Amino acid sequence: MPVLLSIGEFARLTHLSVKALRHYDEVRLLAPADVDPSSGYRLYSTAQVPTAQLIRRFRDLEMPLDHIRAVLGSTDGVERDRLIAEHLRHMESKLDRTRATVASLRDLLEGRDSGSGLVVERRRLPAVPALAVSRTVGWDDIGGWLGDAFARLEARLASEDLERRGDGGALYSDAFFQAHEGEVVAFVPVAAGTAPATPWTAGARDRVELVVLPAVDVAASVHTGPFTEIDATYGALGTWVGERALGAGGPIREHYLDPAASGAMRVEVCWPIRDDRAAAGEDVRPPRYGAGP
Amino acid sequence: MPVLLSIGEFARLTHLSVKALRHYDEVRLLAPADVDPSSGYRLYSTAQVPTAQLIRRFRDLEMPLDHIRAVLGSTDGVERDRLIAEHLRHMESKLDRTRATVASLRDLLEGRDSGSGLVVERRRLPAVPALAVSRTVGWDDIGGWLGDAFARLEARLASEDLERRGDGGALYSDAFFQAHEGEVVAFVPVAAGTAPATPWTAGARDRVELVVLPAVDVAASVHTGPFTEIDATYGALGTWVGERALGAGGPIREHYLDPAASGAMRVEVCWPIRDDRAAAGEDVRPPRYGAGP
DNA sequence: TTGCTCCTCACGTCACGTGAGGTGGC
DNA sequence: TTGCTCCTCACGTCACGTGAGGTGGC
Repeated sequence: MPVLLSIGEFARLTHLSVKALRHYDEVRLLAPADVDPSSGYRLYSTAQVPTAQLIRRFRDLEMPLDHIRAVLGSTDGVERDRLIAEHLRHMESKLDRTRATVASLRDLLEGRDSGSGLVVERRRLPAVPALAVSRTVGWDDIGGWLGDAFARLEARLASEDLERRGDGGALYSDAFFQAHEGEVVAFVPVAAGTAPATPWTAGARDRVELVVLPAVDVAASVHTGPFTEIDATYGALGTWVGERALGAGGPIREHYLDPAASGAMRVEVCWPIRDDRAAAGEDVRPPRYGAGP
Repeated sequence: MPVLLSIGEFARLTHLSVKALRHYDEVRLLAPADVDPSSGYRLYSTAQVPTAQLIRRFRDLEMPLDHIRAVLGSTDGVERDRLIAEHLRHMESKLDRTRATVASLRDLLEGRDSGSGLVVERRRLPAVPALAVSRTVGWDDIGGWLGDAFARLEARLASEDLERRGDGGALYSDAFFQAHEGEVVAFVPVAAGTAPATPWTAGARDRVELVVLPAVDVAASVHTGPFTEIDATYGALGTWVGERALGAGGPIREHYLDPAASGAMRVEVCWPIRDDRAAAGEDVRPPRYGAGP
């Protein structure tokens, strides 16, 4: 037979602090079973203990209160399990990333320098016809979005019987780095002639399209190793470009080199630089990305 | 040769957002190498890239900005490595706890109920002479503090040649559960006669002392399994006590049963309850803890 | 009567993010 | 001249924690 407990007693049973319990009441996550009308005292039922403990577990896993409310409120058991499983996957991938960061820090501390062997290649990327998807993406969502995007691109390649010409890649707008949210374009090069003559224009969001990526001069360097350490290559390559005063505007381009060729994921980072004609005084604007008509 | 970059460029090189960089400037964690006096533009040196990337790695590991500032500012290399190693240990133990929580949630979801086999024993704990240490402890520090405390108690047992009488344990004040910070007493029972006749009094903080823990009636239940899941036992035991209207004031007591006896860590949770005399109408106050003179 | 538990504001914390409104150089 | 990048407030967010000041029942 359930019985009513004071907030302090309920805190002892559930290991939730009194302050947290009041907060959960305020945001309508866990309201007390009853409130004394004269004193305003919150009264919790022993029947609420399991719910409170579930909340505590979820909070231990840093699940946001909104998400917990959704889980607790979902009458559909299937939907509920899906939400929880999704969060567990999220936590597990976070564990992996943390482990990788710890390892890379250990390397750093023990003097294993990964950036010293930097090889920079300067070259002109020609205009390339490609199948592409574009979208405003948040920093933390980039991994998931790229996975989705390439799956969609592959599906379209197959369904339209298009011929692939080289490794896939992505374009990252300045805003993506500067505000940690911005336009990203995932692309797969295709055979010439299959794409229209019109160059890339922004506007069509999140739709697979045939486009032509503009030609651009770049300084390029290949990153090998975990994705979380790609900032080392960015730092080294950006420093290389900066110290030679070669910087130009426009998105940074990454090429995802076929893992089959080397056994491990390798990423070629392409940093836009001025071209020779610009150095000769010609008026050559850097390629603009996402400017629209 | 280092060169100066705008904040936006520096953001691209370091993968820190512009907002974060301005924040780090404001809190004096990473000031730009120079500031244009007329425009106020921040100018960062390429020589600052490694520091910025180190900050990013530490933030990925959720190291607080104050802690990072201490690490970067410590001229003493040994001290610096110690601070970093400490944080890595911290992260690794957090990883372990998260893994355990994920596992326990999976169990919960798959219907493995750990609380159903609850056995509650009602009994009177006699007054017990003990060697004890007491302190105000925060919720997240409890594991570390208990480890320290028992090490100190063991050392004193050895140095004073005292005879141990049973498993160690701890007393947890109401405040510890309700505000997640409060008085905790770690103790090891010793042979009668070695302790003074005076009962426990608060006041002496963080010092090993001989005391007498007062007698108390309790409902007790043994928790087996990871420490992070002990809330299940608290919930079940507290519900048991609540539904029988047996609740009494005073600290909760845990006994850490000798692992040698069963192979795994087991914790006996003792919940104070009214004794029989109270039920018979006698005026018996619940034992008070930390009341002082 | 004193202590204790509980109550409600109101504000603080941490590490930024979100606009608003404005300036300077190409 | 237009756009772009940068600037400074001021306020918002998330999940509580920290007091201040006060009430009700034993």
